[in-house]
Parts: sequence; C-alpha cells; structure tokens
Amino acid sequence: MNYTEIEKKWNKIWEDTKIYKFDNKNLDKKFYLLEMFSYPSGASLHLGHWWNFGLSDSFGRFKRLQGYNVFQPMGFDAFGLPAENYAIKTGIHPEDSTRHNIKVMEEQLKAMGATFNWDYELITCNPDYYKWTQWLFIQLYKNGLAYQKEAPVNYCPSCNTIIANEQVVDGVCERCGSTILRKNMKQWFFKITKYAEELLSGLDTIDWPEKTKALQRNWIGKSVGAEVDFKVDGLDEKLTVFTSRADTLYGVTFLVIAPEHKLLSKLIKPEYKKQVEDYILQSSKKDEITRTSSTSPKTGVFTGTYVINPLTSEKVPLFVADYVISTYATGIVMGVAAHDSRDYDFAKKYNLPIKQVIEKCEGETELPFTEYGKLVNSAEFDGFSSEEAKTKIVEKLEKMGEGRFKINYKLHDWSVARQRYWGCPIPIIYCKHCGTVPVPEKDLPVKLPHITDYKPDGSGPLGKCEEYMNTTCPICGRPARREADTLDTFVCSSFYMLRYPESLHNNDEIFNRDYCNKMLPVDCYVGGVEHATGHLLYSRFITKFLRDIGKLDFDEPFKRLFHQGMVLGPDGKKMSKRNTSRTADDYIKEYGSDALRLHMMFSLKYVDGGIWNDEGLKHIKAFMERVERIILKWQNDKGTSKKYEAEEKELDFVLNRTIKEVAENFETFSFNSAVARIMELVNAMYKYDTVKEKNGQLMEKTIKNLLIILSPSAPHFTEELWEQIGEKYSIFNQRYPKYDESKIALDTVEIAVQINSKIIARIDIDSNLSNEEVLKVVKENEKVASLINGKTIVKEIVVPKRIVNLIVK
RNA sequence: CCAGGUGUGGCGGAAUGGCAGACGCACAGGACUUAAAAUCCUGAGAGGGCAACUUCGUGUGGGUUCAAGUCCCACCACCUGGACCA
Repeated sequence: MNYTEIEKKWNKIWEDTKIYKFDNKNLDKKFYLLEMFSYPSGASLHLGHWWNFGLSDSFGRFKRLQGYNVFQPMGFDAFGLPAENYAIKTGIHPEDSTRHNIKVMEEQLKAMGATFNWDYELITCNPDYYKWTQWLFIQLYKNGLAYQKEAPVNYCPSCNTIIANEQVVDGVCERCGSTILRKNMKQWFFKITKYAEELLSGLDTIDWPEKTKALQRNWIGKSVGAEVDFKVDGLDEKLTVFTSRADTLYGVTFLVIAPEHKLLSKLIKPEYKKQVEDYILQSSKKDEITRTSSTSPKTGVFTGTYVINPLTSEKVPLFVADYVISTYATGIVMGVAAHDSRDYDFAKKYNLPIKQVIEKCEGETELPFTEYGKLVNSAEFDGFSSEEAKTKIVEKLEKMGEGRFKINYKLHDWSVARQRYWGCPIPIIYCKHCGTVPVPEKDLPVKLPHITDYKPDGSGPLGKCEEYMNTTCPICGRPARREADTLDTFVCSSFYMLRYPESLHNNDEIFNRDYCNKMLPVDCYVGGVEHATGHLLYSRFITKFLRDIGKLDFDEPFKRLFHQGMVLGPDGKKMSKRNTSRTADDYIKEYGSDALRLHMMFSLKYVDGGIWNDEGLKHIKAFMERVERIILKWQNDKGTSKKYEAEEKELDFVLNRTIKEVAENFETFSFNSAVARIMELVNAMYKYDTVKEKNGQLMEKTIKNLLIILSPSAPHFTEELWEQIGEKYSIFNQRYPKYDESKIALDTVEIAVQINSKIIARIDIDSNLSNEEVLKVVKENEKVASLINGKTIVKEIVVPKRIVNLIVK
C-alpha cells in the first residue's frame, strides 16, 4: 500500500464529503472534545504537534464511532509576546507574521486529515473575537471585579520598561544586566480572589488529575487563622497581624513589618530614620524570589517603635524585615521565636528574647518547636492543647475587640494589563470630568490600530498613537483619552471554550445562554500541565463569574481533563531543532502518518510522555502490513467449517475481549494498551489461519471489526482497506462493535490452587461451578489431596475464576 | 526547605488487593531461501538442576492481609512545581 497516496486520497474525500461536520441541531449525544488551542508559530508541525493533536483526534474518532456527535473545534491563541519580540528583532509587523503563521499552520493541521471542525475556527486577534474579550472586561468592571490599584512591578531602569518575573534573573534584567527596581505602578486587576473559596471547593466536583488539583489547591493556598491587633505604644494607631498559630500569642517577643508597608513611615522613630530608609532601599533592589527564598539570610532593622500585646500588655519591639511580604495577609507578622524557625533565626541574630509557650506532650521540648503541643506560660490557657487554645484565645480577643477569626489565601488578584502592543485593547476611556468610563457595548470592538512603533518603553506603545488615544467621553462628549495598555493573552483564552460553539455565527452576544448550557461543559479537555495554575484557573474563574451574571448555568468549564506528557529529544530535553534530526514530515514521507500515529500511541504512555525513539516505527509499519495481509487473505475465504469448534471459540473470545478492552483503554487515554490488545487480536487471527476448516462468517466478522476498532488509530489505512474489502464509504460512519459477554465467558478457566498462599497447582475448572463445587474439584485433585492429607483445613478462600487458597495446619 | 509525582526484565511499558512482567523491541532457535532481507513459527525475569523441579524477584526497611507492584508507616533516588505564606 502506498501510504502517501492513500493519505492524500482520503484526506480529500473526507474534506469533500464533509464527513466530520458537526450536527448542531442534534445535541442529545454531543461530545465536546477540546485540545488547548495553540500559539501560531511559523515552524512546520513537529512531533509534539502530532502527539497532541493526532492522538486527541484519534480519541475523537473513537467517540464518533461510539455514536457521539463530536464537536472538536480548532483555533489560535494569536495575541502575545513571541510575535512582538519576533517583530522587534526582524521588523516584520506582528500582525503580518501572525497571519502568515496561522495560514501555514492551518494548512498543515488540515493535512493531518484530522476531524477538526474548521468551520468553527476562532482566532483571538480577530476583532470579531476580541470584541467579546472587551465585553467580558466591561462586565467585570461593572461588577467591581476589574479594578485599578497600585502594585509593585519589576522595572528595568536601562531598558526603561516593566518586565515579567520570568525575565528577572538573580535580580538583574536578563537582557541588559541592570539591577531591577521594584516600583509601584497603577495597574488593572481582575478580582479572582473573590472566588478563592469556590475555586478550591469546586475541585472536588471535577474529574481532573489529582496532581493538577493539588497544584491549584497549593496556589490558592488557604490558611485558616486569626487577626490580632497590637496597639502602637505612644501613637493612636494599631497594627494587625495574621497568624495561624494564635495559641502562641503569649510567646510574642517582637513584631515584623514589611518594608513596603503603607503605615511604616509613620512608625519610625526619628533617631532610627536613616537606618530604616537605607534598609528599605536595599531591599527594594532585591526581586521577590531572592528576597523571600528560605535560604537567604534573615535581615532587618529596629524601627524604634514598640507595640503592645493585647493579652499580656507587654511592650515588644517593632522591626522591619524583608522576609515579610507586604502582599500576603496584613504584611505584618508577630514574632514567636520559640515556635517558628524563621522567627527563631531572626531573634538569635538580633538578640531578641525567646519565650517558650508550647511544650511537647511527651518528652523534651527542643526549640524552635513548631508543632502542636500543650500550652505553658500562657496565663489561664496553660494546659490547653494547641488546637483548643487556637479557638479559645481568639474568642477572648473577639470579646475584647482586638482580634477575630480570619481565613487568608495566597491567591492574588490577576494582574491583566500589559504595557505592550500586540494584545487586546482595554476598553476604557479616561475623561477629565467623568473619570474612568468603560466603552459602551455598542461601540465594541475598540480596534487595535496598525502602528509601526511598537517598541516597549514602560508605558503602553498605543500611547504614542494619537489617533487611537484621542476620543470623546461616552458620557459627556468632551475630548478624552483611551487606556494605552492591552490585556494579558490569558484573558483571551479564559473564555474561548464558551465562545467556540457559535464562534462565527453569533455576532449579537458572546454566546447564547441556552445553547451554551447544552454544549458545555467541555466533556474532555486535553492540554499541558504547565497551565495548571494559569489558564485552567482563569477559565474556572471566568466561568463562575459568567454564571453569577446569569450568562450560563454551570460551575465548571472542563468536566474531565487529561494532560499529555512531553515527547522529549534523545538528550531528555524538550524537543528542538538542536536535538532532533528528523521532522514529522520526514517520518510521514517514509512511513505514513498512520504509522507515525500508531507508533506514538504504542511506544509511550500518553500521560507520561518520554524520550522519542523512532526505532519502533518500522515495526509498526510491519504490523500494519501484517494486518493488511491477513485481511486481504481472508476477505475471499468463504471457509468450510460446519461446527463451532474450539479454535473458533478462541478467536471469537479474543475478538470480543478486544472489542471490550480497546474501548476501556481509549476511555482512559491508555492508547498503548489499546494497540497491544489489537495486536493480540491479529495474533489470534494468524493462529486461527492455520486451522484447515475455517468459519467464513466468523472471519468476515473479525476482519470488519478489526478494521473498525483500528480505525481511530490508523484512519487512512483502515478506510482504504474498508474500501478494498468491498464495504461502503465510510468506515467512520460505522458503529463501534458491541461485544458479546457470553463469548468472553469461557467454559473452563484455569484456576491457581494455593496451599498456605503458595501456588502448588493450576487446574482447569468448569467456569459455571459454584464456589463449593470448585472447592470439591480442587480437593479431589491428586496433588492437592496428597498435600492436605492428614492436615486440618482452617480456612478456604475462593476467588471466582482466579484462585483457590487453602490454609492448612 | 515544602508540596506533588514517579521508581517493575537489556529497553518502551502491562497488571479492579488474587498466577508479576500483557503487548512490542532487542536476543536466541527453527521453517522458507543458493544466501541475505522480508515473512511465518517457537523460546525466553534472574540463579541452580539433564530433568521433573526449585530458590530469589516490582527502589530500601518495616507493617496490615489467607494473599501486596497495588493499602499503611519510615527511608533513598529521580522528576515537576512553589519558594520564608506568618
């Protein structure tokens, strides 16, 4: 068979006959299968693309055979930094390179012959898409969930721009090597923290990998504790700390405040002003990662100020130290040197007192002791357990009005503004008279202008485009200015799965509520684990928000999630031009795309990935030829068998078991096992082929079923053979075969017999016997009988069709 | 440091608590061939034994169980995240 030719042939026929068109009128058995859409890069499809798209296409084809109306759309996440950086380097406008790359990728993805629903294609940099990105922004704004606030950013004084955390290497700019400054700038945020609790609890309702759920739980970082107010000595001011260990409150010997804290300037005693200001300057030069690394030495200085412990009325010193972060909780912590290792280190270094208030329930207590124990030196709470005290102490503080129970999350609000050109414009207008005004929905989209000077300079490049910036206020009609920043691309991708089903058909609303409720949630979502705390969290947030404003009725966008593992180069690193000598196209030319796909399915575990090895490709091709030979041989063999012989039963058994297990394996993305089962069936066919009197009907049934079962994994190859054995187009309009349970239940099964848990014999036994009858047969067995003779059986265990275990004394 | 994941032949990898190593590769043997390749068939975890058979085996050490790769505890190694989260 000439694989190149048949691939061309069938790709064309499939496209011409629109065999995979999604039937959007008939949603009773819809299946929404989604692969994370990709960023349009210019290079040709590499093995990773085949791994991602080819195998999920196979899954889609499998669901289609099962009778599902499969919706598997495709599109591009087209805004973003790479195009812009490429543009800055080459001078090619991001719009031009992006459009070009999309075209190239579309052609190549179509050439895969995959079943994607191209008529629903969606491209995030198209105005008819980003109109809805802007609409979403405005809804968030109107509901108080999009807001501006001052927040620290990484600023490079030599490149004159804000840079992302990832571009800061050891505190310096990765491009020019200048020391990065931490600067407060006014920025746009989405209030994802409003949904912290629900994002956490919702994880229990979805079928996702545990690993991914754990990543999100960690990221959200719920911490249950209390806030405690400390009065400032000599000032009418109080400092609030957050603690998860209220039981250690009697052990507080100092307080620590973050260098960026707003109240700090008021709290410094004049004689300490210089040293504190020097310290603040020093720490502003460190980036957050170096500063907060647990391995960095703890530093800090005294402010000259004392605060008063509400329970003991003791005066304790207030320090400023950069191991405390201003953005978590209140930005002030209580120092309990005896029961926190950081506080312990700090106290040792600055000679602060260490006061033990918890002791181990049994044995010597060694400081710092950070576990729960029994309270000591804590007035009326002495003898309480840590757990009890955590409640009782806060209850007391509540009565005094100086503390309260509090839950904190590590999750921060989502910073969405980018001082970049190639992104979705933020639909906001600033008017001197009316303030911040959202663009009216009827005026959307705010189109991204085609400008040529898009170099980043710290403020949005759009700011230099006067035509764009100058507008009129929608409220008062007087001249006003637009927002110059654009949106993070993760905003674009946070709702695309909701928009897909009617992407090009509905220009009146983001999506129709009823239709959306029928099409979603996504039944199966496939994509990389690296999006666990980004895209996957944002999408969940936006879905919950849209539910709250009445646009849809479900809580979670992705019911089921799979991550592909990564296909790695021979050096165990991510595939690149450097470590791979051959492209997907090279392999396809030599072996065909079906062989490539089958090899990928069979040789690595899909969810784990692994090092790419092309060794097996020729064997997979050999396997395909083995399939072809037996099918072509059997198609004209009418057989002569009259009775249903043992050999026929065996083939029928393997056939039915294969039908059953391949489906189960596909369902869990265990493609390697699915292919193994199919190989077993082929082996069984070759074995049956040696029988002289063969059953023609069984052979016909077997080759047809084999082709259907194999078709999702080798679509062109099986479609071609389906035609060659004289069947009607198309194999993909067939149904996945049903298996016959009675054929899988064998008449006799081999049972392993154990005496005292050790296997001593294997006996063929009628599978219909009851446990008692099985035991009888086993005990009559010569070997068993001789071994149990004269001994007492104390226990008999029968596992039907598997094991009999006799415990004797 | 913390969290999560992984650990099974020479290799990729299978195993609802129930015969570990399915399937495939590499390997060995046989058939076909002048020969090779391809194809078809057979064998095979490791050690011991001519053999029937036997001992040991899923990172290490313990535990639960009639029965553990699978469940529990501790440890080791590797991978991936997170970094002092109060």
